[in-house]
Amino acid sequence: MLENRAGEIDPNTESKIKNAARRVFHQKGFSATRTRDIAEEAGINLALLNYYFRSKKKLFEIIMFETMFGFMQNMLVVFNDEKTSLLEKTELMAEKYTEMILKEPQVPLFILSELRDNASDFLEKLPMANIIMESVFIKQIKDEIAAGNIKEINPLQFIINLLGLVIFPFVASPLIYKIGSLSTKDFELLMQERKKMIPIWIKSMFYKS
Amino acid sequence: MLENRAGEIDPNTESKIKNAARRVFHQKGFSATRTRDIAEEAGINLALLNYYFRSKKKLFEIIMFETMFGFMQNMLVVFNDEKTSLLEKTELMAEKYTEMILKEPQVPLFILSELRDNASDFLEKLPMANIIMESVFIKQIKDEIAAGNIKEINPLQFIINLLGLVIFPFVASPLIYKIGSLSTKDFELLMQERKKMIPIWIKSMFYKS
DNA sequence: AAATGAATTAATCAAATGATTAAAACATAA
DNA sequence: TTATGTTTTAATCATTTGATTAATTCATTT
Repeated sequence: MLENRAGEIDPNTESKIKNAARRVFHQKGFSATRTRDIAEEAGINLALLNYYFRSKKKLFEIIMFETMFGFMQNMLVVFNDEKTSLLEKTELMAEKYTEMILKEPQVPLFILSELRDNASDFLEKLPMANIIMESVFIKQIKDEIAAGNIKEINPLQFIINLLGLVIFPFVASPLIYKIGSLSTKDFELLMQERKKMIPIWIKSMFYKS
Repeated sequence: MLENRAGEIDPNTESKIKNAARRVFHQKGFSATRTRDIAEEAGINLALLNYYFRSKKKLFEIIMFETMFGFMQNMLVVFNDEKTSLLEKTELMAEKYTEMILKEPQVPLFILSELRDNASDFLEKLPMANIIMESVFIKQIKDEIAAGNIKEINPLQFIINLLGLVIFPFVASPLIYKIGSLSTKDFELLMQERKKMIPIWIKSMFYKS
């Protein structure tokens, strides 16, 4: 049986194209991706891409939306859990997000670089602003500040630091590989260490000692 | 007198093209940039781009190299100052880098997204690895660990966190604007606050209390 | 087996895009 | 002013690229 580059076992043509498109778009971004790249990666005739998805842009929008949605979902679930404490949430975020990104390390840079152009207003289509700033997570930060357990700070700084500590090394990975002369395994171990350390770092940063 | 889009007062044609190319490449990246975009931005005839710079790729390599060099230079100067302490270096980094990036906020994402492809091995051409890991900065981290002032940690984690705290909000700015419903002024104030806080956060993270 | 609609292919199209050319405009030196 | 080399322009080229078409193959139903 013929396999495409991902070694998929006979998904239907539409799925093959979508999966190939996801891989290529994630790797190279919209502008650097040629529809012929996707067709080759999927092992299908070029015309089938348009047959199933109308256009490169439409296909991209599907991939972009699914990618962003998957990326946000994890965060929102953790942020809105009524049962976990603020520190537990930072632990869950560091844990889950690191694991998720390790499986597809190119996704954060893909999302951020595509958002730069912002042409298609993807952020408008996802209800981001309200949902995050009105989350249990933000409420808990404010409560801890009010209770005197956390230093006075804009909750947005808390979020930026948490996301930054988790996401930044992946976005800057070529730089970090180079600076540290790292192998793939080295890098992964470094991220595993961060998974444990980030909650501790966050605690040190924001909590009164 | 005719002005181009940047309102430059009559620099020579070569400079006009280079400056326009810098703006457009920084904004859209290599692949999404059309040579006609640059020509229009510079207010010159398309053929002049090839006359002065041979090709889009050659022009891009000049811009990429200059941009990366400018970005690294600041860091290396601070990192290798024999006179400043480790904490003073974090203060200088937060201060200088934030100010630098605020002037051209799109540069970090430009560099990181272009490094992703890595086709041209820009990192090989800049002597990164040795120079950073053998800097005074790294030496001071090791010394502080040996002296028992800093918790046991891979110095690379120190660098990742420092760079991440400074750079990440700019790389993720569309997201942060949205999450916080920020105006440009709001965002700038937030970064000003970070400029002050980052050294304190770093100290809290790594120094024994 | 024949008929019908869906899926696939090779060939082709039109627009976009990087680059070149030949002529014109301009500046400078003799 | 004329001659010479440089800069600029409009037009054009060749290739790339997203998309379409018409024909063929395949699968399903009758």
